[in-house]
Amino acid sequence: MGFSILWNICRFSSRSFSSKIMKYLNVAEKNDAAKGISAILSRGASNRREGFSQYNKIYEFEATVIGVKSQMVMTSVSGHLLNYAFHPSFRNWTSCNPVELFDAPIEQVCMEESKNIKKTLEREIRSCDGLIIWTDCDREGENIGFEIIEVCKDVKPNIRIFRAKFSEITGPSIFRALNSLEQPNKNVSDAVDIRKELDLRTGAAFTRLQTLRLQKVFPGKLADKLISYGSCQFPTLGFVVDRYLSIENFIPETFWKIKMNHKVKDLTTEFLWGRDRLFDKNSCEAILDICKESNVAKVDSVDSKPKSKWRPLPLDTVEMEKNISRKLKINAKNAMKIAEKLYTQGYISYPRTETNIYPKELNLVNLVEHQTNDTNWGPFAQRILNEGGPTPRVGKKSDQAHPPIHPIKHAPGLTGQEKAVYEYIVRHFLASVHKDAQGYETVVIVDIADEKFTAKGLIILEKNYLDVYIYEKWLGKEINNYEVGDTFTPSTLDLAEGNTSPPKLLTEAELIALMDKHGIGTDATHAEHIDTIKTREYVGLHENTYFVPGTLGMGLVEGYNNIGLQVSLAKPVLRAEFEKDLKLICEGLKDPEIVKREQIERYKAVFQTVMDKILEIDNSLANRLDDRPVPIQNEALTPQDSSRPVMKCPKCGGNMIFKNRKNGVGKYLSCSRYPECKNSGWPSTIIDGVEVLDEHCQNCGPATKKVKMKFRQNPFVGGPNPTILCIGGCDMNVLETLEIALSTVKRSNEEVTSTHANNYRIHENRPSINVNRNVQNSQRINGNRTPRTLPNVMPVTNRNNSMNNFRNANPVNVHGSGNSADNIFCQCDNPADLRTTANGPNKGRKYYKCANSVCNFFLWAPNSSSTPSTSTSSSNNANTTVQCKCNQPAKELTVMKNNHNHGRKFYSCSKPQPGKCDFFKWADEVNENQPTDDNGPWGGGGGGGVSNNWSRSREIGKSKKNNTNHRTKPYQNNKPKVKRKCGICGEEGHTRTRCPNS
DNA sequence: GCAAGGTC
Repeated sequence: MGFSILWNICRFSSRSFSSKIMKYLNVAEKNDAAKGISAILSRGASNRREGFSQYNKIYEFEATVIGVKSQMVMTSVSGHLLNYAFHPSFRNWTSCNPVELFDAPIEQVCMEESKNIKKTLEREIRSCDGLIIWTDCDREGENIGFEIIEVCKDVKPNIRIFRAKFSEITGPSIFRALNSLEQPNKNVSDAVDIRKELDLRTGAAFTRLQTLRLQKVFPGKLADKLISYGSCQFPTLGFVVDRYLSIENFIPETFWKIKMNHKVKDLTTEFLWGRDRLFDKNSCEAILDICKESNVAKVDSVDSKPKSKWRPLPLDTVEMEKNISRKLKINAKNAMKIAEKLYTQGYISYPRTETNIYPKELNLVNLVEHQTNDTNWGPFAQRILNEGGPTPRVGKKSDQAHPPIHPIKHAPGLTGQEKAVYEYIVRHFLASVHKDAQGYETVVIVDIADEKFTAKGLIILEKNYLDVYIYEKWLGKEINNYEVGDTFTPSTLDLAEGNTSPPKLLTEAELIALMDKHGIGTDATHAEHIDTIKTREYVGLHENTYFVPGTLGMGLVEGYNNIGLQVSLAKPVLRAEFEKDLKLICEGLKDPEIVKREQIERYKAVFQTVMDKILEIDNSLANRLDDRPVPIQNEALTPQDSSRPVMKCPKCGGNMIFKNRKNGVGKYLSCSRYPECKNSGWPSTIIDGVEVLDEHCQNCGPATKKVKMKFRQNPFVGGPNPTILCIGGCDMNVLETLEIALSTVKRSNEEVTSTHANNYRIHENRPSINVNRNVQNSQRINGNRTPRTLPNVMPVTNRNNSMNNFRNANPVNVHGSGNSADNIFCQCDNPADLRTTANGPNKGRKYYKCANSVCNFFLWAPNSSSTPSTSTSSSNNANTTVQCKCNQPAKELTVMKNNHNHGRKFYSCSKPQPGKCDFFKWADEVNENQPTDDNGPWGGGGGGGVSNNWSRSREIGKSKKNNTNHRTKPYQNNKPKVKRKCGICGEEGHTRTRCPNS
């Protein structure tokens, strides 16, 4: 060929797998495996230096791909690269109503442990023209393949993609795959995507609901419990509960049978009655009487034939877990952990397999030979070879990827449980490739008065595999010699009474078998699900062997059962039906989107039913936990009511919702699209609860809902608590009291008021005036704004009384001349530059900007024509008219406390203590309450658009920060307002949050 | 803090 194509073969699952493929390819193409391996180690070391996992190696070699001799690069992944996660704004447990998780946006994120693998793929694919996926040929493997494709296509969108399909990891299989490359199967991958999404949504929604609610309903017993739900763990719990209930509800019945023995010398042959047993004593007695009357048994038949006890099938994961649990008393979770370790040490093959057929290419002789030196089973291994073995038994299952579990090499140095597990795997392997045990069975049937009785004898002829497989017994049974036609008198012919007995509690082996049968979990995850329900204390172990439901598990399952769902969450049915749909997607017979929608709706409907009847779960748990449930109002239980959208986000169009503060105390208003949109409002008062009502605000429109708020200390003194109000901006008093900036809740061009004054700092005698949380947030939100999108704002500054002016929004002349910036400071706290717009619709217009272009500060300079020319000091000219409650001239004072009112002037009784009255009034409000004409307090009434609406709104709302932007639509609020009083000093004009006396 | 799946 005239050119070579650089391919990238990716094998994904395990190190040994890629080494193996590498080995086969290398041997075939170069016939020089040793050299290839050496090169691999060299690259591996290099990767380690770069911080990559040693398993994330790069292999380079030549191979022929679609008829072209190509340079190949090979690397591996390790399971899924990506994982679904909720959008960050839904990750906090109290960020939303759990039911929203069925529709909440989700995204794919690269797991931390996979980041280096992803980097390797991104790096290597750059030099490649094609990509061959070598992941396991099962559903998950196909999905992992698409994750790799996604990562690689992000770097190289036009990369050619192929899929290697193989039935086992052997040389011929690998070459067959390489010579018949296919395309990855999107249907199969889609099915897994839906499985992943549904598991995430249902798991998170139900887990949050259960945990958040039950912790509160049973604070004494469940306060610190994580009460999880999962589509696998709950059916697993269901199996345990079902068995327990069948025992609990079991009613024993008495039965009777006829017992017949025949003793010759010292040997007693036991005969079993053909009818086994009867539940009617009289009938049984009647038959016995007839038999006794005859009292002679005649031999009807004697059948003797060889009988085998089959050697075990090649070992798959489920069998291994069951047997190790049963025979070695090591639980499945530990067994898997140990097997994993043995695998990574190279002692055994991959322990997660569904295959019970040895691949033809697997060199069984070699594997047996490895064991011949062992002191315990070495002789047996040799015997296999001597007797023409190995002769493997053949099962019916194959996962198309991994062989049955088998030992790779002899491991004499192991101890403890590792030794026991390894020994089991070796003995199972040797047994599976030897011979069935051979015996000789004799079945004798005798007749007494037309009643048949049977005896069975067994002689063990060859134990064969049983010699090594010490976990099974096959006992012979000796009986007397009988010939057809013989007669004898029974030694015993009696009535025996017995009772039916309940089933036993489930063992782990039985539980795994049930999970396997019903398709709950995979071979790799059965043990984990069992472990989960133990960790959650849903179940416990009786005598370290039998699973018994705990009170929590029992109460939960009974609660769900009592809700009357069509299909209980604790049954495997929902999952099984989902599986059916997934199969149809894989086969291309169902649209994945339709299945997803249907399944999500199905689970969502179940969720809503559970919510409606949640008291059933409370009651069941109360009964099982023997605890009194704390009555919980549905509204107060979960954050669903506070997490409903209050209004549309004015910045991005998302939803504004209330969230809990991180410290757990109080709430704040946030855009649901955080972190993309950082719009937020931080009420200064502690809000213990918010319920977003269905009722919308008549003033703000249908998208803005009224809210019922419960305050820790009601800032609306004298008002109800909880209280219903609108925070959509129609009532400035509400926003002001809660310290929510208007711009947080309303688009700036909708209202006359704006908080953009908060976007900059005004320098005065002190370094800067207060910048509260709103200011900071506002700065962040508007950080990237461009001049074009910013509304007009009017800077306010007054060196002599800047606080009052700022609070009063009294505009002060800031001309577009060189020294104007003296009083305008950017977010870096440096004097801002005054500049002129060069282009666009605002050409010629002046604005302020960070002089050093460090921060994003931006502010239009006021037009001289529209800017009032003089400053009005609000307080100084009014003080002489203010009288206190003693009818004395009040004294003007300045807030010295270092809070947001620092520097603000107010009036107080001029008398010294004691004798001083409790009169209090802000100086600026005295001024404000003076009769004003339509020109407002600005006096100019020129082109600035300062209207009486604005002044009135300030009179009502006392806006102290939202002081500008009066060129936009005026704030309208003609509703009569009640004057609020301070909760501390009782005076009007300020709230407790700003009380100078606090 | 949540699932189940992959995996070293």
